[in-house]
Amino acid sequence: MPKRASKKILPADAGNGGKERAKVTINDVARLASVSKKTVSRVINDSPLVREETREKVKAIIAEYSYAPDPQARALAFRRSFLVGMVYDNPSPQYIVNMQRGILDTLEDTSFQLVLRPCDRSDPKFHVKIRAFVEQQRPFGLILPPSVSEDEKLADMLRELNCAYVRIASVVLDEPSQMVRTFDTEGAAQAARHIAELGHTRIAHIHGPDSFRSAHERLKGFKQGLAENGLKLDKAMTIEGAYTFESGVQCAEKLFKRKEKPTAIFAGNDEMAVGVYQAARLAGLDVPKDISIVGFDDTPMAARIWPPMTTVRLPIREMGKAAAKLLIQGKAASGAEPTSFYPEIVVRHSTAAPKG
Amino acid sequence: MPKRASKKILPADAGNGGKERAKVTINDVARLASVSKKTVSRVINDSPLVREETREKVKAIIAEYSYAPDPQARALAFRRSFLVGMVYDNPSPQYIVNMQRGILDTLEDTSFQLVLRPCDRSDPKFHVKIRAFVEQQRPFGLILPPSVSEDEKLADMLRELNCAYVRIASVVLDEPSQMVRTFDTEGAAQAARHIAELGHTRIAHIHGPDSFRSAHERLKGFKQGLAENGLKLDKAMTIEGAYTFESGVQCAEKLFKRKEKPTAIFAGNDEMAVGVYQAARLAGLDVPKDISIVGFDDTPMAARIWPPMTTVRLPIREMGKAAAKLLIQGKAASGAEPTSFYPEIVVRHSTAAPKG
DNA sequence: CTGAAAGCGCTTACAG
DNA sequence: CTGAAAGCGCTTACAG
Repeated sequence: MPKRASKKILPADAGNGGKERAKVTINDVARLASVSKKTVSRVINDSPLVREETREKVKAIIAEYSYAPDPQARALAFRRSFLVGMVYDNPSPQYIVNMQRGILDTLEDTSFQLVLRPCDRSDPKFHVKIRAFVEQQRPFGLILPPSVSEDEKLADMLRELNCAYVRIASVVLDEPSQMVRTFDTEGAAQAARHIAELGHTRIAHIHGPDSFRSAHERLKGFKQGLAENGLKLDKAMTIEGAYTFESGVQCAEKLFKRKEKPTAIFAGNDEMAVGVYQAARLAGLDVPKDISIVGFDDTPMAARIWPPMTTVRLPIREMGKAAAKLLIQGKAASGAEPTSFYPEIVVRHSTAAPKG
Repeated sequence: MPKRASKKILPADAGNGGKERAKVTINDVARLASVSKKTVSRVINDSPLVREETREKVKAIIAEYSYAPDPQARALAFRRSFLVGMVYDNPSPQYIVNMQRGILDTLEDTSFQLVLRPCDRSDPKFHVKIRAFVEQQRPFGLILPPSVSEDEKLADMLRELNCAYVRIASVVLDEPSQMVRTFDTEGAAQAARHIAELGHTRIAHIHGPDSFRSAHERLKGFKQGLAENGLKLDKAMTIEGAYTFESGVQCAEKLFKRKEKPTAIFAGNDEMAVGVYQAARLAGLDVPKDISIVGFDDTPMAARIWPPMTTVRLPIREMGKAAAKLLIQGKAASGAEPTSFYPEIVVRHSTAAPKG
C-alpha cells in the first residue's frame, strides 16, 4: 500500500483530462513496489546491493507499467549524458554510413543515442570546438574513426576532460580497451601479393594523405608484400593522393605520362581507385588488359563499376559495432590485445596478368 | 555583491584542488550579475520580459565567464530535450550523408544535437519503436525524409504525441510550416523533354517502389514531359524497381530482352541508373550510342561513372538545412507556401540521339 | 541490503 | 519588469 498520499492513483491516468497520459516515474514504481526510489534506482542501474527477491518485485512492476527511466533526469544526476558522439572527418559517405550503422547496431535497445560530429582537422578551432561539445553535452563517450583517431592532441584533451573514447585506427595508439585496430598493412600486403603473382613488375602506388596513418600503414604493407616476392616499389611510382576521386584521376594521369607506364596500380582507397579507372579511360587504356587496378575498402561502388574492382575489404560496420561495445562496456572488455579486424582481398575483374 | 554566502568565490576555481574546474552555473551568473536566476533564465531564453539594461549586464557576465546552460538540466525542466531526430529509410548513403550535413549546417552553434534513427518501414514494430523513442527521449523534433515522410500513420502519431516534425516530400502532405517540398514532377518532366528533344521515341522508365510517393511523382512528371512533345509512355516500357542498383540491373535486363528495345531509359534514381549501365554492358550495348540513360538525384557516382551520367539534381544538403530551420524556428517561418526546391537536369554524356 | 535527505541545473507557475 | 518557492526525475553521499 502507498505509504503516503499520492497525487496519482493510477500512473497511467493523470489529472489533465486524460489528454496526455502521465509518464510513469521512479516514484510511481517505488510506491507500487513498496520500496524506496533509491532501491528502484539500484535495480535500474544493476547494482548488486539489492536482494534478489526485491529486485524481482521491482522488475515486475517496471515491466507491468512499461516504466522507462527519464534519460534527461538521469543525465542531470549522473552529470553525464547518454549520448555517444561520433567525431569524424572521413570523406567517404559509404564509410560514414556503414560505421554509423555499426554503432547503432550496438546502441539499439540501450538508452544511448548516437550524435554526429563531423569535423575538419585542419580547422584551427577543431580542438576548441570538440572541447566545447564535450564540456556542454558531457557525452557518455566518443567514437573516433580515422583520421580523427590519430590526433594525439585530441586524445590528450579527452583524457583531461575525463571523457571516454574509443579510437579506430590501423596502429595501436592507446590502451587496448580504447582501441579498435585494423591490420591495414596486412591488407595492403595481400594486394601486393596478388599483383606480384599475376606477374606484374612495373607497379605503382597512390597512397592516401600523409596526415592519415592508414596511408603509411598501407604503403608499408604494400612494400612488404612486394618484397616477399622479390619486388621493390619504385619511388617515382609512389604518389600521394588525397583519398578523393579527383586526386585519383590526377595521380593516375601523372603515372600514365611516364615513359615507363605502370601495368598495375594499387590505390590507397576505392575512391582514388575509381579515379584511376577514369584516367585510364581518358588515356585509352583498357582495364585490366592495359592496366590492373586494386583499391582498398570495398565500398559498394567497387562491385558496381565496370569491370568490377579488385579491392581490399574492411568490415566497417562490424568495426563500428565493436567500437561502440567497447565504449559502453568500459574496461570490462579490456584484454591484453586490442579488438582487431583483418582486411581481406576481394578479387574481381580489374586485375589480370600484364600484356606480353 | 552576493546576497548570501556562497561555496565558490571564483566559479572557475572549485575546491577540488583545481583538478577539474567547476562548471559555471546559472547560480554563479545570477550572483555575479546581482539578479535572480530566473532573470538569467529569461535572458537565456530570449524572453522580452527583461529590461534592456538588465539583459546587457547579464549577457556581459555570461560572456565573461563563458557560461553555457546545461542542456540536460534544461531538458529536464522543459520536459523536452534538445535532440533533433532524423528518421530515415532511404537506401542511398550519399543521400543520407548529404541530408545529415544539411541538418548539421543549421544546427551548428545552437544547443541542438542531431540524433540518428534509421528504420525499416516494413518492420511491423516500426511505429512502436518510433513511439518509444519519442516518449523516452522527448526530442525537440523529428526530420522525416522520404519515404518516412510519406507515412501518414507516423505523422498522426507524432501529432498525438505532441512531437514537432518536418516532412520532406515530393507532394504537399502537411502544413506549409512542416513541409519541405521538392518538385519531382518538374524534374522528371525535364528528363522527358531532354530525351524527346534528342529524338527518341522508344522510351522506357524504371520507376521507384510503389511505396515511395516520389516514384509516382516522377512517373507523372515524365509522362507530362513526354506528352508535351507528343510522346506517350508505353505501359510495357514502364517497370517498377526498388531504388537499388540490383533492381536497376534486373529491370534493364527485362527491357533489353524485348523485341522492340528502348533507345532511352529514364531511371527513377541514380542507383538504378547505374544498374542500367551495368545491364547495358552485359548486353553489349554502348552508352549512349545504343542506349541513352538518365538518372535522378545527381549523386557523386553520376559524375564518376563512365560515360558521366545525365541526371536530375536535387539540392539534398540545402533541403536538410531548410528542414532543420523550419523545425527549430517553429511556425515563425510559416507562409502560405511550403519551402520548395526545384530539381534541375544536368546533361552529361550518357544521352545522345538514337542511332539511325 | 535498504532508505530519507539533499542535490544535479535548470524552468514553470505564482506573486508582486 | 523581477524574484522566492516548488518541481522536473533521477542519483550521490550518508546513515543504518
